[in-house]
Amino acid sequence: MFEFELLHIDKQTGARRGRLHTPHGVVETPVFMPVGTQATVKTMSPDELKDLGAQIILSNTYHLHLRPGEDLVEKAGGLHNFMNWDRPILTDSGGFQVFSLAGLRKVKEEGVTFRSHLDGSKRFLSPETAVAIQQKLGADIMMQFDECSAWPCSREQARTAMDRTIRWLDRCIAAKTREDQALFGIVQGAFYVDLRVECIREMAKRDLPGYGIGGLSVGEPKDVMYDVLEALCPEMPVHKPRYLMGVGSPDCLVEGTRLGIDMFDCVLATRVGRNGTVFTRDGRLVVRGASCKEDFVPLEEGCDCYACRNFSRAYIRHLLKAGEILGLRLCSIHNLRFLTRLMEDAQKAIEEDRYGDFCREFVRRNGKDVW
RNA sequence: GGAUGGGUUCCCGAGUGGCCAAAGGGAGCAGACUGUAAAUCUGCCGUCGCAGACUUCGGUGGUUCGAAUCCACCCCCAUCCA
Repeated sequence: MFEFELLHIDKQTGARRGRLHTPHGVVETPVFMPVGTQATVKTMSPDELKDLGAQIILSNTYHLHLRPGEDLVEKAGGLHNFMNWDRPILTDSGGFQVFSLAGLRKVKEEGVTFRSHLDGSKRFLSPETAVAIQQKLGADIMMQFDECSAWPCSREQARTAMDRTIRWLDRCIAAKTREDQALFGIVQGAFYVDLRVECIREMAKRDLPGYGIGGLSVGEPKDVMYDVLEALCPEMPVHKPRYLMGVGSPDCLVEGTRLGIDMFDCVLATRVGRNGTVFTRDGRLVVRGASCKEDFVPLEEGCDCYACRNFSRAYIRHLLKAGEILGLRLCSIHNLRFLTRLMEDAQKAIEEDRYGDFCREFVRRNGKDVW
């Protein structure tokens, strides 16, 4: 029911081309997964997501637990039915929310107690509850409940979070009862390469269907993240998908793929889009800025997205300035299409053993560290 | 013609003798954003600039050590009455 095929490894770089089989269809990798935290990719309809080539989307345990509640989603026939998305879905466990909603939380071995950001009510999440919620949501892939450490972070803190994440992984495995969902572990260990390696070696013993890499892109310099990936990826099971969590700037996708990552997700494309900035092959473009005022060309020349096929920068800038929702939607569509197309192009380059050239060309046009 | 209320920095709008280059909002400009508490947040926003200096609150002229604030006249605007 759930299977990862490793189709090809790029001879120039070792980048991977794969295919993920799930109950709701196939996902070609490397892949970028749009984020739909609250059972919707903000401003996007499912049809629009399909049109731009989204293969799989993310949703979130913590947010759906608070509102509308997993029982309601279950009554609706699961998340797929509820939001009318018939392609694969991955749900994050809420571990990251425990990290990012750090205000008043208490992490203990049993689980995490913290206050709802919606009404301040006391809440509890644990490996068992996170799995129970995710089983009611019914995504194709669920993530283990993990403890994400910050940047910077002492070795002791990193060690504690990592060890606990492994113990929590075992409790997630034990709590899981549904056979049609895949459970991914999440490698932690902060920026200590040996801890990361130790973590994946331990987790690999569980022979999980896939592995997330958590705790990266939390404020550290990119080179630090790349160093971790460079050391970690060779240690990861070859025939299992590798999911770099929360990373999704164009340059990070290209570099992450080169280092051996198969899956990415990120809010950046949609958030930045809503805030008036778009990705282009030549770097970022602040559409909201004055430079686009009389620019009657598409966001990105040659892009095949709905926004670029139909509207000019000047028009979209006008929509953004006027506070019109369509402006946010068009920028989101473009950015999601940009990343999707970037990965489609990467897949092709890997298949043709020219991914190294692909990376060089990308850097030449974008610059190394534009995002 | 009379009465009353007003004219403030791009706009709206606070400010009634010094703490005022002048609250607040809007607009504008710039920056940020990476498992979404984000259609959000931050900065700039009279001129030149390092301190600081200079110009400004309808106009002109006064009072005062000191005026956007007080006085006189004038010019506009709004409402009401003839």
